[in-house]
Amino acid sequence: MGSSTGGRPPVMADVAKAAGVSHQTVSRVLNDHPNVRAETRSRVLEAIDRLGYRRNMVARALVTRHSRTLGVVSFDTILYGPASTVYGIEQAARDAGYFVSIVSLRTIDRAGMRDAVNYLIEQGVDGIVVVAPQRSAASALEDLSPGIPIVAVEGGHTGQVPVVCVDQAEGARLATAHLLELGHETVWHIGGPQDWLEAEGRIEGWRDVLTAAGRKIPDVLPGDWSPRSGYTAGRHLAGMADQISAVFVANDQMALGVLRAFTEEGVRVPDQISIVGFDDIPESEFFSPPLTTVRQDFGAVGRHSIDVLLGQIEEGAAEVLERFVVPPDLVVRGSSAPPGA
Amino acid sequence: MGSSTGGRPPVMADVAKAAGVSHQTVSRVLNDHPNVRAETRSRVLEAIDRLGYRRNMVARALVTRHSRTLGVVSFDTILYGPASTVYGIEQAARDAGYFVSIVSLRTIDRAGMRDAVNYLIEQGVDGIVVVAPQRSAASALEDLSPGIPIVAVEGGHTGQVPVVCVDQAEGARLATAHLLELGHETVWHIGGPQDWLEAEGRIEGWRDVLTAAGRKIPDVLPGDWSPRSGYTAGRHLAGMADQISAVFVANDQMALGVLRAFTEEGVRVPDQISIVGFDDIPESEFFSPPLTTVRQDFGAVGRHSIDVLLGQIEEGAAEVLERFVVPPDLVVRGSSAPPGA
DNA sequence: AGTGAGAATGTTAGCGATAACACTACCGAA
DNA sequence: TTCGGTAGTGTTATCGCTAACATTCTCACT
Repeated sequence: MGSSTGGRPPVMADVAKAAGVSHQTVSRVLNDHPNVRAETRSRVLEAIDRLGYRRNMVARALVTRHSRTLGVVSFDTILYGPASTVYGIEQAARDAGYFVSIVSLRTIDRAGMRDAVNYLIEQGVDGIVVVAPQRSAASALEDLSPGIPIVAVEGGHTGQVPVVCVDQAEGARLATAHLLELGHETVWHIGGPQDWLEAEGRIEGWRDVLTAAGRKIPDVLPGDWSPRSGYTAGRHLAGMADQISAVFVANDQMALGVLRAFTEEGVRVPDQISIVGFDDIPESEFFSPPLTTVRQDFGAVGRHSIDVLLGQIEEGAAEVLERFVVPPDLVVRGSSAPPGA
Repeated sequence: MGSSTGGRPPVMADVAKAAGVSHQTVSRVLNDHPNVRAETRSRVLEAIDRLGYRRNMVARALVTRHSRTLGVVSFDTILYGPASTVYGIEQAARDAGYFVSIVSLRTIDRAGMRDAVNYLIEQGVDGIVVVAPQRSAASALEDLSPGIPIVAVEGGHTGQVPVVCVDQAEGARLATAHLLELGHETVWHIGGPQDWLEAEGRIEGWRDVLTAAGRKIPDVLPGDWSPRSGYTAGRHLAGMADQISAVFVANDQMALGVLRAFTEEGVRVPDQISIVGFDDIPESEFFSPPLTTVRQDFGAVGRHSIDVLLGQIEEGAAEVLERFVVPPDLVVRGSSAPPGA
């Protein structure tokens, strides 16, 4: 390591000298340029190996003006949904030969979003994926003119930025329709936090189906994705269990809280009340009873968002303001059944 | 945007010209150099604002030889533990004025680890945190001479690299001792995957306590962290429920699977069998019954790992081969009780 | 042998910032 | 007045790489 470079990490010029060629030839070998004699190439590779040379991508990025790095702005990366989405993005980016730099916002506000995006641009990323499930985050994107390609995941249709998302309303329709088909008179709903677009979409789909079927539309019970908020809502519903036969809960964690509350209150699921969740977290299959839920394909979301972003970066596609929608799936398990079963 | 710079994003020289100073003075303003007249500073800031100038950190990193970016190598970032750890690292790094670049390994092997570390070094990161909970990952670090500061999280004590981790054995001791104190004759254990150091540590602590108390040590039942593997083990245990009164499960997800299996088989928890988990995932409190478990402070792990890393980077601390251990906490809930309660 | 095309290699000029040093202006002390 | 110190600013070199152009070498073909 560093032999004959005076302790300092070797640079391209050191390799060039060691191999008896010019630094440009070393660069050509590294970049798979065709016009290099096989013998020269192997001599260079041998020198690289011998010196333990590593290319300085910072210098490279300075002159090529791209870094093959994508920025990701995220929020609440411990929740199953965002974590899975970020993971999907990271894998898709890597498959495409890009790496990712991540900024996790602690709070969603215009200033935080602007700082995060600016930071990533200063770092020289080639494009940015914003995982912006809140309305405020999505709108913070609007008055940002980043000057580089950007794509929003799970964000609203702002008209400024292409969006990739799961069809939340469709998932809610599947869940609600499933319960109506089982014979339930109507379906109650425990919603997610106000500001979240996903929560909105799920309310919308649920309401659509009830409206179309001409059923009574109960008030939405408030929740914040946490099991505790589901528990609280569940206690409330248990108190009026005789008027309720089916609940669509906006995510699986809250559904767990509801199950817990029902268990405590002696409300039997699905005999007295059916429950359907959303997300299909790995735990759902092992709830008691196993949870009927709506699965989101986060891997597909990640792949699509990278596709859209690279489309802008590499083809310089002229502002393709698209909206990619990934369909959800209903997974039927033991928590839903015909009423009074 | 880009006014008078010909469509191209403005560089420092453009700002200098606009403000009627040299580019060096602009640099001084940006770096809070003291010897700049207040009037000059505000003129420069005004020009920066007017042109929409953003500093090019790539060029800056080239000459300063540091990027204020840390690399993180991780694995299985959807699991609650790794996700929380990575989140903790990211927040701690940001508080210290650093940003993070993340590589999520799909599989743990020597080559993958080497590539990830090499990539991050090429990108010019100032240091690397490796979240390496497997034995194979930890050992892959050994024959790596990265030439830059590095710290392992949840990794083994390789002797090459400082390590920050939660005291797994202690957590297991707390769990096992808790069950013995309740009066159980002995405690069964469902373990994590073979290769994981955390799984090993938990087995060690569990065995320690049983040995010290002179109790029979049952065979470890195999698991892989997934609820399903817990379910499988749970079915097995349910078949011999009359010989068993307490089970320590290596993580909460598997404990959920065990609960499910017991529910199906009519084994009552905690009346017939007590269960203790590990991790304290947000769901545990709402299992039926709520799960007694061991809480890990992932935020503290993240903060400590950044402290250790920055210690090496900024003080150039001469290879402080330390081992920081974060203590776990026992959280007692409804799944554990005296035998035959 | 002479020629020209193309392959293989070398030389020079940046990329956009900071470091190091040079210079000017101004101050108070000798 | 003259000098030295320092605050404020400018000039030049440099980080390690690639782009663009220049040069040499090979070889087929006239």
